[in-house]
Amino acid sequence: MEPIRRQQLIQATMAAIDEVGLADATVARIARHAGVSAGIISHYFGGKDGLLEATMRRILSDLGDAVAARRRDRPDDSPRAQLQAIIEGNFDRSQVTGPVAKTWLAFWASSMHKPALQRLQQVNDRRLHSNLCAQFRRLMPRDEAHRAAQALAAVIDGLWLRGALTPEGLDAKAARRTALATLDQLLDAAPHPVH
Amino acid sequence: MEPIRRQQLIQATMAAIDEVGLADATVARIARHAGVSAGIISHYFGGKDGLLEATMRRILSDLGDAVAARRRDRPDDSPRAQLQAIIEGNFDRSQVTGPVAKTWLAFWASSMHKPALQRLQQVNDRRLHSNLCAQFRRLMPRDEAHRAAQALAAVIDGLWLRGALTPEGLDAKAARRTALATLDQLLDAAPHPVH
DNA sequence: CTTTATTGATTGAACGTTCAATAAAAAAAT
DNA sequence: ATTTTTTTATTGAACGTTCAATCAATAAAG
Repeated sequence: MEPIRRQQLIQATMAAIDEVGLADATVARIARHAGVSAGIISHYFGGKDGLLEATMRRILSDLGDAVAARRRDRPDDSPRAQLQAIIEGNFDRSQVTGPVAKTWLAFWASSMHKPALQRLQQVNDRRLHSNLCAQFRRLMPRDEAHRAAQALAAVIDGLWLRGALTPEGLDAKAARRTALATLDQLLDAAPHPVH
Repeated sequence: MEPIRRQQLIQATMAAIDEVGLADATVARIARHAGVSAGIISHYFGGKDGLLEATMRRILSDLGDAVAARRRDRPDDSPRAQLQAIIEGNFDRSQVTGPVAKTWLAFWASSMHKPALQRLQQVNDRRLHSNLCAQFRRLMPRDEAHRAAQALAAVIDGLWLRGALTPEGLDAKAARRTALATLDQLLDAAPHPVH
């Protein structure tokens, strides 16, 4: 029963946040979305905070899985191919859907003042940056790779942010194209591989 | 008295949001920051929502002023110079400071479900995009200019987002450098001016 | 004296958590 | 196989807390 309820409640949390925002996502509303009683939340997650943390953990975990899968399925091990896989993983279908994107941004804002969420966010942030950096590092000096990784990460997050905010939701195809174009420019700007 | 109190309360709102986040920025706390009673807020802003809207309006207005000032002070009217001015205006000192950046992100997340804030945010968004687009348009075809503007806007917002979240606050100098480098790449990629 | 500015206690609504009661399921005993 | 016992799962009303808004009372200014 436990894994079923946890999954139901995490999904219901995203649905509620998508519907009315984090501020108005009360335990009563979340429970109603899941078709259960409000008391269940404290029973399985120890309280509302526990449920919110579990929900953010799930989103970041799914995002990491999407990136890892794209990289694994790509036989080409070249830096450009791997960077493309990372970008495409970040704009994976399941991640840019309305509820997930909105919940993600809500947590991001919330993590500014909640240490538990801030830790999760920083771990995810560092993982993305080191993934990008490692690939750029194969093509350019350290400082340059660092800057390229920062620029690409900013583009990815910026597109997510704007996508979460537009009423129509993120245009995944256009976002992917923009991010890939930025990648190409970053690579063309430093065409001197480090042997 | 009125303009003084309004200014005090708007500043106090940013201070409170910087301190404990939007969720815990109660009217009592904001009033305490301003050194006045809680009842004053309803008197001058009609309620808490009015104060929050006025605060967001102030942030966006200050941002617009910073950009306009940078463009005005720049004698060079070339596209590149104007785009640089827009970028530098977006990373103006008064805007990237802790309280302002955190409040800005908090409102951005909140605007997903509050129509009043969403309108403000969209107006600001469209202004940035059309400013960028108009300059790129002088150097490349329409579609290409549109895409370049989207990419640069994503970088700017992404840098803001990441800056608001890092505990140390945004490194304005590094952010400006990253955005300007992206601009240079966008311009170099399309070196065929439309006469 | 009149108007404006300000206070702060009060009010009613909304929220998260708790917990005793109940239902369902599983295990044990007959 | 049936009944009894034990454990687990779930409910929803009650409780205490917190908050925004109100408004009569007071102070200051014109």
